[in-house]
Amino acid sequence: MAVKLNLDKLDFQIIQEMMENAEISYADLGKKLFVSGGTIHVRIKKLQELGVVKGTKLSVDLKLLGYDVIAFIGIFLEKSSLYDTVAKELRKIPEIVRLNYTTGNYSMFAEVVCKDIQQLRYILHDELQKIKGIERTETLISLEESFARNVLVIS
Amino acid sequence: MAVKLNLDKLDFQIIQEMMENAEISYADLGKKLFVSGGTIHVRIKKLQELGVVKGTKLSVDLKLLGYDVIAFIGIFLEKSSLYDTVAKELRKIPEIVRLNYTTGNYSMFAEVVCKDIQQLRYILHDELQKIKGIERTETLISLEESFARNVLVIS
DNA sequence: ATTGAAAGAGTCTCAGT
DNA sequence: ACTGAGACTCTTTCAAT
Repeated sequence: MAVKLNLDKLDFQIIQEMMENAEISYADLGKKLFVSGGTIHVRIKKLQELGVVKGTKLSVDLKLLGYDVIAFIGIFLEKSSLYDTVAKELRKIPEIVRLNYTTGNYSMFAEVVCKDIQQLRYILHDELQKIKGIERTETLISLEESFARNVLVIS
Repeated sequence: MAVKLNLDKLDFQIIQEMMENAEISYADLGKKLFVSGGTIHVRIKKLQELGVVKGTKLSVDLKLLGYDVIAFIGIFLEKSSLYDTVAKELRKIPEIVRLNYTTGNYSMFAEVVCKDIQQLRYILHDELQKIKGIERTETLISLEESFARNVLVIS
């Protein structure tokens, strides 16, 4: 349940703009949104205090860094009560960048970023097989990312 | 295939640090990595020119903004040649934040961020049903995100 | 709540090493 | 290739509205 935050259109505009580009200066963002740089500063400070804004992250080109393979792994557990212990083991594999506990076809759903198919194979056959509680897995290898973008927070 | 970039340990350390926190000053990051702020500056400029660093993005708390539901949608296509036209239609749905063309169980795999289960139902039953070429879909609703983190680029 | 201006902090350039 | 210092830009604070 979202707490009542009382954000207005300007707050959402700032969030939307900076989700895409957090480097823009307050003065420039103010110009774009027709307020002063000081107002942008006040709003961002408020959003940070509210916990809505958590920080900024560098956006990198993973392919250029040699991470050519993105895959998703659907995980079937022997018992769903094993969730926490399996999650703890999966966290130890650095190539697993995200793990969700899900309803539907799988019990858990993981995203993996790795250098090549050989490394993916190693993770699937050697690392995952060792973890007690995993019944079986299904792998989806991403052949292409059609798009990746931020959610639209402006009505 | 990754082009030969000739990045050294310091480059990777800078990337690793700033993937998590891009707000740190060059002086502070320099202290942490035992070089001058000027050196950090030179390296980041180089990484930007190489295209490895693409920019910085605001990190926000989606739950606080009222986006309580994250789901994954596996999509089966009638014919895999319909990929581009279906992708084009899916891009028009702003709640779909990511779309991958995949091998494995599904033809395409989407991630959705929405306000509540009612909105998810609307997307699944009204918006996706209208798109020609989708045979059927399978939905995984995230009950909990165990973790989400950046890939480890340091050897 | 917004603004503009002053103070403080960070970035960027460059000459020296 | 790294450093430190100066010039420049941006952030932050604050008094006025």
